[in-house]
Amino acid sequence: MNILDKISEYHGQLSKSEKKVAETILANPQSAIHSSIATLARQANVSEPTVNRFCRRLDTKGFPDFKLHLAQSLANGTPYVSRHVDENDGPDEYTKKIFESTMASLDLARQSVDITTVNRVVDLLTQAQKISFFGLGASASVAHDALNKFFRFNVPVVYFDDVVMQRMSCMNCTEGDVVVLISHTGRTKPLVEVAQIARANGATVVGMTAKDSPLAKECSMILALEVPEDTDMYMPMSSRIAQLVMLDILATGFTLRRGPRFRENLKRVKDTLRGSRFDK
Amino acid sequence: MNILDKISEYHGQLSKSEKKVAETILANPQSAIHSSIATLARQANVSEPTVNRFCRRLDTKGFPDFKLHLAQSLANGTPYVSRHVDENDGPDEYTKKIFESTMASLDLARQSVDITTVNRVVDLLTQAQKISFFGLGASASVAHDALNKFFRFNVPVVYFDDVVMQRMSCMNCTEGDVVVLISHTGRTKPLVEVAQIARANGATVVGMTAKDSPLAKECSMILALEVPEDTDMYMPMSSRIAQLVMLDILATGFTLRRGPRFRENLKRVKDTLRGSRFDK
DNA sequence: CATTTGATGTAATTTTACAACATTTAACAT
DNA sequence: ATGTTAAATGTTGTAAAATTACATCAAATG
Repeated sequence: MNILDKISEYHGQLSKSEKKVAETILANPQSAIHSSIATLARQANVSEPTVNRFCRRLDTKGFPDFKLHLAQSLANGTPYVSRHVDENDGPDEYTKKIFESTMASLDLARQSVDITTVNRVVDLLTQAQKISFFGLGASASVAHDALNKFFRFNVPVVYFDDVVMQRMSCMNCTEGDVVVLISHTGRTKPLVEVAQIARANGATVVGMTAKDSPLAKECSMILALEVPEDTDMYMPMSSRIAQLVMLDILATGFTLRRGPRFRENLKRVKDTLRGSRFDK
Repeated sequence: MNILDKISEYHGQLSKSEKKVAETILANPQSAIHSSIATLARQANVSEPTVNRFCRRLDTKGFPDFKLHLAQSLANGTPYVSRHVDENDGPDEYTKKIFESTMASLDLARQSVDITTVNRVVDLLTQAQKISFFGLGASASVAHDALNKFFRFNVPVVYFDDVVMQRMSCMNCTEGDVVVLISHTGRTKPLVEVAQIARANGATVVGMTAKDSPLAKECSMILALEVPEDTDMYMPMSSRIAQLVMLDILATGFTLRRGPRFRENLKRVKDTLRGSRFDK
């Protein structure tokens, strides 16, 4: 596990001086791995044992062990850390931070994905008579994107961002229909009701949402994505990106399942655009 | 650079005892990083200074520094690489690949971002009388998402995914209005026309698109994102994600520029949702 | 065969990390 | 407010670890 993330995660449990150590390390992790416990303590304005205690609190054997972990986190492969945007960050800083935390979130999401479920959902989708994508608020644009992907597959696809339309659409569901509901929290009341209606009419309901949420309980199947939401900004950010990547995966699985001839089809769909485009 | 490779590479230049050290480390690198110079020397049947000399020969500062390098080489050394999905990939493989290429694309995009432009666009947006987000096809859902972010800011925001509406909306533009046009290729004819109309009516047109594209030529300002599109799938995938992250950045810049009191506002917007949600 | 050069080990030195203890700070009840 | 307790932090000292300086040895060269 990435130590830098761990530092952020444990931040609440750290004491005042330990936080100073955390800040110093996060400010320049690269220099931290080349420092001795003494120099680091001096930089953070704390005593050496404090640094040591800090290391232990993060479940490492001591300072040298901590440096090893830190070095590994900094090595190629997991350089992306979720760092929160700060009040005084300039454009260069918040740009960097947002990119990096998005990548870090994707990394986490990747680890939390249950492949078996992905496979089963792809199965479902390929056999569906009709596929519906519904979401509300920020998740509406995710559903919108899903529409954009799946309509190319020559399957009946439905998308609404209007609850009333969603409910009506679900009333007309029949066995063989798949309804995909998107909601990060899974606590949006109207969407939970939509799930109930869809299931009552025989549709299979796939929830792209948090597990153990009210919405999850109403779904036939759950595609859970574990993403720490950036609540600082009061806006959904990373969660949405992870959902979109998940849709990419489902769409990819779909096309692979359909075989090479089907992909020829996709090419034709894309080629059709050419008429409305400037040449390269 | 990978130290393990370096050990093999330098093997010829090592002395007899140093080779013993090399063998011992290569035999079990994982244990080596947790050993002291003494234990390692004992295992290799050499003296401690020999181990130290061995470390120096590999251009490290000494034994601790060497351990750091070794640890980094051992940390899952697969940086995110854009690997294309293959015909015969199973769910686990394509899931992994899609996540990783998305992350790789974001990494590229991050490097290609021009901070100065970001800053200027944020400037523009904070001073705008009205902000419009337009896109077509896959980019429509990106614009949709932008609406979802910016309407929270208590600024007039407009979004349409219908060309006719977009054109009409642009006819009503005045000085001080900002129109953000989203298109990965920048070669969608109708959108280029929208740009022309908007500019003719005094709006500032920001293009989130490829530079040197027909659309870019009609824009007042370009937010270029370099993302290699995954053409295998005949679907926009990574490009769209990068655009969304860019919107997150703009939105974040916007809120930071507005100061802390403004962020209180955002909190209130979010709190309003509570009524339509199940409790936690 | 003497001499030099490089490799290796031994012993001393320095640096580093950590444990044990002392002091301060904060939190709480009285 | 005041004393009591527990947590946090710092101070001191020590053991371990790494590194240096130096001595010894082996091989190479003239």
